[in-house]
Amino acid sequence: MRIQYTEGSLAQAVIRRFNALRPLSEEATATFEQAILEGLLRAGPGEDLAAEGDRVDGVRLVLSGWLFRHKTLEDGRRQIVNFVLPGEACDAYVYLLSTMDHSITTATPVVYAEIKKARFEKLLTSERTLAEAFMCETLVNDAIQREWATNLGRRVALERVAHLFCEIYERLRPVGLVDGNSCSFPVTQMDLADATGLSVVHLNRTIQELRASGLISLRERTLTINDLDALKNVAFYSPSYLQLYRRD
Amino acid sequence: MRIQYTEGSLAQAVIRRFNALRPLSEEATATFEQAILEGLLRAGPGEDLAAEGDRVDGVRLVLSGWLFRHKTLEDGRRQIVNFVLPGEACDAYVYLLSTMDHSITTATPVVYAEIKKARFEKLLTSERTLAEAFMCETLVNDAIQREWATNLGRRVALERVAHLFCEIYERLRPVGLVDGNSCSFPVTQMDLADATGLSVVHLNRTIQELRASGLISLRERTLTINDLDALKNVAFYSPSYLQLYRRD
DNA sequence: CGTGCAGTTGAGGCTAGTCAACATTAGTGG
DNA sequence: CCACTAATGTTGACTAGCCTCAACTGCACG
Repeated sequence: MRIQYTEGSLAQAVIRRFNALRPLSEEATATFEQAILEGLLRAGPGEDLAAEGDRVDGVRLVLSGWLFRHKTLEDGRRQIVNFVLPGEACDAYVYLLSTMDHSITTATPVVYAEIKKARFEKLLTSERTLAEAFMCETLVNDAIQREWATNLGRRVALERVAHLFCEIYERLRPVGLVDGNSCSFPVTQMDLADATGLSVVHLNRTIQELRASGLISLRERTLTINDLDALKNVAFYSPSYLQLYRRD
Repeated sequence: MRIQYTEGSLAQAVIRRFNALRPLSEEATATFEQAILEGLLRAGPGEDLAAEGDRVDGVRLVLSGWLFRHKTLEDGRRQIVNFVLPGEACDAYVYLLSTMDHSITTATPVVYAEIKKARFEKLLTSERTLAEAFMCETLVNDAIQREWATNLGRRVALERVAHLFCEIYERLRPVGLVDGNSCSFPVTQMDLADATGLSVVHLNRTIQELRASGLISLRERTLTINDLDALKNVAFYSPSYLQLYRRD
């Protein structure tokens, strides 16, 4: 509501998310949106936006669609280390490093915006709060990564899958992508297995257990959480790490 | 050698590490070192430098000693999500967020430097490469976190422990803390278990297996890697994520 | 109407967890 | 310096959670 002029804009998800991280001035929002709309690109499902070892030369922001970050061991075992959801950045600041340490692949058709390094840096220097928002984006990403480590290291299968569902739901909420108690969940069970460190078979059984207990339903790429509090309980979910609300 | 004037300084580890991330000018090094030496603090083993939920108001840099970042579930299960080693930052930029998502506890006596937010920001604006180095520090931290997710999700116990040993060794090397093929390793097996997502009993057996195969020895808080290449092989270790060497 | 991918089911085996006892080392106070 | 205690490391026996293999179903798509 406050930023009505962006309602309906393609850049809505990004603007919303960044405003949740740091309140942006109208002017900052406008310049940012401008930069986004001038760098629009599309990718089909299953495309790599970056592969391990690549050099990156700008920032990509996801406007719609899902991607995942993943790493693969020499013998083929794959771990999805995070999802990249609408409103989030693929690779802020990564051009400072030499190469990508992981790959980023689309799970669905994706609309994204690419801002080249030079322009990105100009944006950041001219709009201080935007720089802070990008920094927060990076820090929150880091916090999510730590929570994933905890999830993979210390939660059992049921808790682990439940936790992932809670997290995704809570990450989609602030960008306006949940509808009541459901959200889109365009990921195969194989992907989910690789995200939770389980085998596909065991993941399948775990999901069935969650379904049987009435906590969720998941069909036709839609996740419905029937009782969010109960799900959070089985997941030992504690939401603070997402930093969804601004400081003060 | 190149930065001889810092040899022997308490700040050596930090200066070395940051120089490996970004080459700093002599002037930048000097101002940075100055800020460090003015903020020196000490902590005994087992002290919390920050706890989940705390607000943070500056940056802490570790000059000597080990710490770990950890999260604890409501029922007491604990995951160490990373170590903080000499030369590394505890919490760069974290003051931008509202609260800590995890705790940081010393494993040994620690000497660290605290730079308050205002001074830190002044440092960054006056020394651009230092700002970039801090950014790299954050990004590398992020990459390490992703590797930990992969480790916890997709490697079996033996590989997982081997991987951790390789990583720590490689992280200590550039700050001058390895001596031939050994390094200090001041962590209990309980901590190691919490870092690798294993039970203490199973971790103990895994270490014995690594010892029996002649790959490592670990006693009196010293890790010796008898055959680094062989250890990396069993660990499926691929080092690029540490970004130890500068771009260009 | 096949072909291939995603999801599901069953059976059996192995990795890692739990519980419990014991050994060893480190730390503490007399 | 020794005696006591607590923390750490080690071992055995048993269990359970998760993995692997393999087959089969349902569905989308050419």
